[in-house]
Amino acid sequence: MEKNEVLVKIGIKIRDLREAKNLSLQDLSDKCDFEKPNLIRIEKGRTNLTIGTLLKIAHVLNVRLAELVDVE
Amino acid sequence: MEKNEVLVKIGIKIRDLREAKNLSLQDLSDKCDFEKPNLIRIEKGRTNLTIGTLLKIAHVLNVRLAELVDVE
DNA sequence: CAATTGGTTATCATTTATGATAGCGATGTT
DNA sequence: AACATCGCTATCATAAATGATAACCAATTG
Repeated sequence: MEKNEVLVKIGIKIRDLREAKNLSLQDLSDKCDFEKPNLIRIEKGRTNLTIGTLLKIAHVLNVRLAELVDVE
Repeated sequence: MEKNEVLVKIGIKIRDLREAKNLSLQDLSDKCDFEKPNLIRIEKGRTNLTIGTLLKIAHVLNVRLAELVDVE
């Protein structure tokens, strides 16, 4: 699977986990300490995420890093 | 676990997988299409890796992305 | 109607990951 | 002795991730 496909799927997984916890984009981005538009960028798969950013999100969503990237 | 610790552990995992396949830094970096010093930086956990870079390495090492980051 | 909330896009400045080069010490080989 | 290979460091330019702001639409609420 190629990069952009993986990034889009990771984004979808993040959105699904966020919605399962009934968090708005504002809620989650607040807890991650960055702005809402940046989270949208991530959920849409438009950025080549770093481990650091993924970790922030994993912590807030209370899932393991490996789970966030398990999309193949 | 905090970011730097995770990055160091991912680096160790990559090194272990590389050595298990009897690949030199030169071998693996060649197959990943980047230079040896850049791979060393990664194995030492000195860079906040992107998914794109991790994917290149995962492909060459023939492991899943999730396995590379499963260090927690 | 006005104000708020949720999702979205575009854009900008700053930081930093990436990709590459040169060089070093140690070990092994011819 | 000269040469190659391996692991490693420091450093540089460039591309791109990050962090932030302004603005939009739709739906809801006072």
